[in-house]
Amino acid sequence: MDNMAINPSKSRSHRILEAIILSYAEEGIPIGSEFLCEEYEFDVSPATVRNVMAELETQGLITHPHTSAGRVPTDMGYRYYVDILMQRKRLNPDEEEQVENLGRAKSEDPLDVLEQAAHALSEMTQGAAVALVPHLAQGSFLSMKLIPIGEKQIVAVLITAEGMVKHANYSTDRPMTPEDVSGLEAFLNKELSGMPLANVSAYLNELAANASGADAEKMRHAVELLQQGPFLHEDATLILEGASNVLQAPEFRDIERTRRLLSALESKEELVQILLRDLNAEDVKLHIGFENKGTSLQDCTIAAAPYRFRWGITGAIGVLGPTRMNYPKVTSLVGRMAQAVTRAFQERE
Amino acid sequence: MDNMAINPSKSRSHRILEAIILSYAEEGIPIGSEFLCEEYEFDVSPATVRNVMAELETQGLITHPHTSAGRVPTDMGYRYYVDILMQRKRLNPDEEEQVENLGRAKSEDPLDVLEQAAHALSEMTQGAAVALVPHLAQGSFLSMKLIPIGEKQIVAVLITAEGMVKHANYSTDRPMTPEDVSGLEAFLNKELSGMPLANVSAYLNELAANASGADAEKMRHAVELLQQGPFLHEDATLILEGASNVLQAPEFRDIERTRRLLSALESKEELVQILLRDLNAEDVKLHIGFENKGTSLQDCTIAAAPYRFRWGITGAIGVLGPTRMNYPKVTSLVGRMAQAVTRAFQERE
DNA sequence: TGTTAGCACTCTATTTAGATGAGTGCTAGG
DNA sequence: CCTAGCACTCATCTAAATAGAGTGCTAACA
Repeated sequence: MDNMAINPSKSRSHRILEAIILSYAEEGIPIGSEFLCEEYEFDVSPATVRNVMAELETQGLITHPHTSAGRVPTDMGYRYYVDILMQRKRLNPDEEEQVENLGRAKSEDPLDVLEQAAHALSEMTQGAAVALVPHLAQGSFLSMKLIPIGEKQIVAVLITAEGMVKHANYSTDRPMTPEDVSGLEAFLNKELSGMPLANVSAYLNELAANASGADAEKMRHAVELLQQGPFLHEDATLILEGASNVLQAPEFRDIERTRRLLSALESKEELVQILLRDLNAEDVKLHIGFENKGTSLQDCTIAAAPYRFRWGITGAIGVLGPTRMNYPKVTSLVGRMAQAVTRAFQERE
Repeated sequence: MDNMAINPSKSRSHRILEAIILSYAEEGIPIGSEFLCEEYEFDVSPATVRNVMAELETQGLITHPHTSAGRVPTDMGYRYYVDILMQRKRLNPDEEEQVENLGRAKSEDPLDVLEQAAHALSEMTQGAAVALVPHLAQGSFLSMKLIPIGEKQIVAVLITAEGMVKHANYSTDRPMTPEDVSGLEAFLNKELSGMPLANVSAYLNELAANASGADAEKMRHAVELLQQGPFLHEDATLILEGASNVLQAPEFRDIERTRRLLSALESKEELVQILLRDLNAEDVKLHIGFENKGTSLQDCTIAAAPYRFRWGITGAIGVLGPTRMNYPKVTSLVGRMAQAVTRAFQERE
């Protein structure tokens, strides 16, 4: 408990707002004036605190559930707090270690690294951790291997210059000889080598328009394989760890609300949308309750930060929890973890 | 409601047990004698039904939550029912269509097929659907491609004869030339082609023991790549769809129990253990409540059936729900879906 | 011997009323 | 500007009363 540590240079009303937010995060019940005076050293009486509270309420930063209850921050209050007042929490040695551990991960697989990071985040914050996996289409074509596993079946493996890998089955309408297949492979590697995947589609279409004879057949396969396969239009993949943690929060006693939340987490779509918007952020971005309006996430806050994979490729990692989360702690953990992930990828470049 | 359809050839006590089980699945509250007489045509008075109930209770097939409550099946009662009395439900046209749809799936990817099947199952049963992905180590070596993406980084792609694909990054301690890499690739493909993956480890160790000179170096890489990579000791992967569905059941009003269940579903381990045991089953296998004792799944029933992938390779697909689930429906859906999955894979062989 | 109407009994769930107490807003005085 | 004092509000807790569902038993009946 470092309640007394609230920065004394801040104005009194700021200190009181901060105290309410921190206490509410910890207690989960509305915070009264007397409680604040006991826990923090404001050197004023509860009555004075009440006056300040009344003022904060007219500013829309806190509310009452009912007349005789303590105060609760509004979503606007949280927004004000994180923008103006919040200072990130220093990690304690234990957290420090968990974050640093990521660098020493044995696994080479980006997915493993992200899963590990998400797992650690969810444990440390008692929230659900999410991570957006780097998107294949951001990369550029390094090489494609085609391995026939039958007369009409091919396994296609695409590797990007950044080391991302994706494979898919491709079945042709007519049998292809091994020579056909290796011809197609050579063709693809010759034409597309080094090209950003984002441009491949347009380029192939252009080529196809001008092709004729035996080339036309080859082109048809190339276009089908790449455009219909999962290589260029891959769905964003999201890692989700510790979703059951959010059920511990008392605000999720309401089963029906909880079910909606979990169902949104399962479908992943809304989350992906939010995280995609953060790919270009500078630092940790907070999506607080009402800012997620219209989604099933409006009772939650998502703290997310972008990480760099390799070259220009980015992803995002973050934590989802009740709006009442511990902002200084979650924000700094997410920020540090995003850095650690970036570093883990850079080291292997 | 086809309550009256209960097979009249069964003994009265059997018919009453069945009626209790079906009604309880639907209502979710203890079932009284009067209710049964109204809903089913037993042609006896509630008093007689009560006498039969008392008998069923001494047999341990049903219980009372308390004196003045109706009856609830015991787990033993469910076991007795599914073994002796149950007849699978005929699918209605809608379900029939959903199951058949799987055959017409466009995707070639086994994962997609399973995900689609699981999704359909979870929708139709309002439970959580699970699917165990075919295990790489069951297959045999078809071909391995090594693609260098830097001086000390290799992407290794293993394809099995059955068309399963797995890739991993491999980083070497010293730089390797493209020739080194293609030499290693040729070596692996020559030595291991056609070999069951289960035998690869022992075979490589044997080779390594006798290798010397330049071969020894190659062997070291081969062993490291295969043994430390995810190719031979891959964790079982589990698909989970519709976990939030189980929250609809009133027995999961209790948040704490629900949290434990979801956390067990997240970790997937207990589920994998259960499904692995069903790989050799003949047909749908039911794991009812108390039979999952010691796990967090003891309030649930898992209905699972094996499917065949290609050649001898198997997996399992199933549904998890409250013990009170609709057994005839779930059992037949799971059975039919496992067949449909098998067929979907066979068609592409 | 099996069936059933009748009835006392039990126990949960619901309702009602009252007491408790946390926390506020306001006022008046320092 | 601060604060002690106090009336007021309203959720929460407690206890008691009530209602009702469903049983088990008994005695009569076919």
